[in-house]
Amino acid sequence: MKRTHQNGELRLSNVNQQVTLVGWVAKRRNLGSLVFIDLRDRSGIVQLVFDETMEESVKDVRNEYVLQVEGIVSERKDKNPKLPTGEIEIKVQSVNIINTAETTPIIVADETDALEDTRLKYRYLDIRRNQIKNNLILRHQVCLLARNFLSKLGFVEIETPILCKSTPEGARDYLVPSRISNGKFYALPQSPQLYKQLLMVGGMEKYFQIARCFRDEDLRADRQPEFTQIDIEMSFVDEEDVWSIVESLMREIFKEIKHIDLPEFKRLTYVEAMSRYGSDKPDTRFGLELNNVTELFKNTTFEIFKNIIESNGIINAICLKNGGDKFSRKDLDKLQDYAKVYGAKALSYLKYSNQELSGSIAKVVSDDEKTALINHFELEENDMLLFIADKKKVAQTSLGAIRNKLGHDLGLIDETQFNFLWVTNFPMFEYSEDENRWVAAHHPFTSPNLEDVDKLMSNQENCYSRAYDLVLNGYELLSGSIRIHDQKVQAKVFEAIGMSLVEAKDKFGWFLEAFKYGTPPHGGVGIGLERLIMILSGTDNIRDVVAFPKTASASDLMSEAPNAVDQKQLKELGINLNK
RNA sequence: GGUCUGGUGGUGUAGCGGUUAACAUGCCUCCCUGUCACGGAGGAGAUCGCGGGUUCGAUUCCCGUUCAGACCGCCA
Repeated sequence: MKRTHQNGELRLSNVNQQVTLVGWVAKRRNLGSLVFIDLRDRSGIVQLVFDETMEESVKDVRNEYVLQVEGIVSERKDKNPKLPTGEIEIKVQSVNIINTAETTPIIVADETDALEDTRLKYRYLDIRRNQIKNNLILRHQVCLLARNFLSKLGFVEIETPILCKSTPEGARDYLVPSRISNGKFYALPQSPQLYKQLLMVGGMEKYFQIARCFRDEDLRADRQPEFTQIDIEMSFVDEEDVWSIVESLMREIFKEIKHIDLPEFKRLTYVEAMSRYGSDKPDTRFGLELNNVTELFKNTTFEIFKNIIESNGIINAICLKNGGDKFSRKDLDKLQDYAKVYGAKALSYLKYSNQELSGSIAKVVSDDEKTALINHFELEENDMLLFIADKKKVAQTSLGAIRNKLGHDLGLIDETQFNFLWVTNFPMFEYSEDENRWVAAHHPFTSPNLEDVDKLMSNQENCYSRAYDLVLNGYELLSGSIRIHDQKVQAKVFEAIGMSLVEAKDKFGWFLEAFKYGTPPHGGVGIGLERLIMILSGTDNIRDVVAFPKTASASDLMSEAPNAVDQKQLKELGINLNK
């Protein structure tokens, strides 16, 4: 089909050129014997002009009709500075209506008023809008950059299976029934983890993949059941090697896309991140750090604090400078409710005014403790302290959540910043109350810290690992680790999480077998592509960066997947739903 | 699994124990030669998510349900 130019690229320099354009009718303005039509293609919009010589059919044209037009690029009398093509227009000589369109359920324009569920049902119309279209193009650009960057450094892109063996540890698997082996199932990969490690055993040395991953867990604003990772694995490396590659990749992406040189990537251990920010993915664009003030209350007579300290809990505090008058009693009650969502039992506060502390715990805190607080925080007029006393983890995460909320609500966040932060030395294990055992905090192939290897069996709580996350503005952008390459260490880890040798063999034997034959030290990362694109595009909704996303209940409003299937299909799979 | 918020013309909202269910936008018809959020005149378009209850009367109040969204749990 003849087409000489992209609509959005025409400029004054094209004036007097004969052009053939195609596109959709974005808007028509009919002034009688003068008609303007904005013709949109992927590149943008250009104005068509039809004068009194126009073909009669032009009057019938409606929004979203598909046209092919021939005409002359002309300088406009009245220019429109809001449009990139606003200095020119097309004087149309002939028009071909390629296709008609019914009135669309949503207005296909940047300022559409449709809500998201309507937009999702008609996603193909939503994609015509710049917001979604540009995000998809951005996504393509980032993938292309990553591909070229990694390829130049000697990484090889290799596809790994989508139909895999189900693995017990970790997220819930999506299962696929086998027709040939009735009663048996494949699992969709939660990540290419095991395969990429086997590629290292296979001597590929440097691998990457732009990999689809599937996790059958509940969704969130930044979580879809299927998503994409820029998955990387390297042999003969330690943490510094991996981090260096990732940093260079990020610098390249932000240079090309945002035209900025990223500042230094900061580092924080997991323990430090939790104690200072109450989160393993802290937003470091603002301060408001947590303070452990347990020591100041070691002799307290306040029963609640006393009991918490005695049962190994901690008292955490945030100091909000000059913020006392910003919070009414009602505001603070609301803030407390917010903390309770994260498991905190209470949020206490003290305001400093006229050299005195007043507030919810003013009566139960001794004068000595008040003086200690005033000195510790160097309190000034109108400062406010917020306290959460609880089990360590609860005190940290709930006050960390309060910190984030205050950061947002008080506008403390500099939205122009990109703060990269490596969070390192994650715990090797965490205790699962559900299962009454230690489970792998990352995954069971993560290497423990060398000095912690002897704690694997005896002291799981204080055993740390060579796992790391890269955090960007409060989002976990990627996770990775140096893996275990020593069979004996691997056996110990399985034992530590209560998996017998027999069980491990049954579930991971195919994987462990490979490790007998000369496994190189290796490690890598999986970069959450959607989260990266979210941050680059400035959206807080993952659905904005996915072409055809799922709703919070994991369904597709457009195709109406998932759906019931034919009895015949079920029979072939040996599945009987009529119980 | 839990907590919270919402569902009213095509779209987005307002509203209220008794209304002709309001407004904006979109749509249709007519007029218009410089519009670009074009303008002007007229018009069509809603079983108020679904089921039950309270009531003389429910879009409005109550219960259930469903869908959408946010969060907690979950997400190695």
